[in-house]
Amino acid sequence: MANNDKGRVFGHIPGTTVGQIFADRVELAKAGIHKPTQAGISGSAKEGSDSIVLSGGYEDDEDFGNVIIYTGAGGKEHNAKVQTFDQQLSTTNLALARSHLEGYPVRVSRSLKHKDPKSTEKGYEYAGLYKVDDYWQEKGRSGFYVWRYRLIACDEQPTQEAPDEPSNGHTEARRVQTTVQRIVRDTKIAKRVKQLHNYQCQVCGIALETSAGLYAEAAHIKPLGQPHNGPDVESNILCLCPNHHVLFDNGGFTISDDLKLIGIEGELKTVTRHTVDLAFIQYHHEHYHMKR
DNA sequence: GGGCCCGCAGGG
DNA sequence: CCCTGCGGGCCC
Repeated sequence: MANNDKGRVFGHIPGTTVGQIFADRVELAKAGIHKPTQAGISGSAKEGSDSIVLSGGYEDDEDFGNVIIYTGAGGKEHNAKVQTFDQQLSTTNLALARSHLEGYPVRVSRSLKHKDPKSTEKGYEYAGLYKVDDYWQEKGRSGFYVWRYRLIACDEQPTQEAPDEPSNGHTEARRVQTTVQRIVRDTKIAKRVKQLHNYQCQVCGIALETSAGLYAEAAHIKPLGQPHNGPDVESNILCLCPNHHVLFDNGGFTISDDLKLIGIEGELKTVTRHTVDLAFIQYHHEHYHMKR
């Protein structure tokens, strides 16, 4: 699946399977599932988080199997058990927030002891991919603020507590199967275009500032997929805010050969390192703007 | 079982 | 480069 410049891999690791058991954190790291040998969250503020581990080290965790309420890192003295100060939305906590914003799937592994407190076995089980459905801060049991993340399983996988929902046949299974692809909003190429524009909309110049960082959307000019079959290349992508993305995809405006906007005021904002292909612009103009 | 300290590998 | 972190082993 998608990976980025530094080689951080999002999604399943080839050669590993959901349910696979690893002897310890070093084995998890060697397999490429979770690289840090101690930290519970793998990731960086800019790239997002690709993996977490549940070890039972944080009292505010809640594990329902397919749904996990995970606690951010920090707020403790070195290797302490209890929170003694507020957690910050930085480093790995910010990475998980970024994964929510970008829709990245996060690998989840559980210590066997965490999966079943009665278990005397050691080791970690790879539980598959989850999406970061939401994140927020609240006071934990200690009385200090913690960051919390609701993770929802992408893969069909056995639950620990909740019984399976009544089956309604193959439609549900198909939905689950397609979830992983659907939640990832960006290809590597799309992300690069957004970075070139500093996440500023090429129409209005606004970059949305969220607590997880800047947000913009990559809009394909000649759409991907049948029957258009536009390519996923930089010259076929615009960096837009969500409002102008919707307008562009639905005929609210289009672009002329000299990059003037048609349908709304202004002209397309450009940067030197990113040029659009006029052929794609003409395709959009021809097929998506009301003729009169 | 709890405390302590030794770790490594990643991230800032 | 220094610092941190949902380990882990060892000692009592």
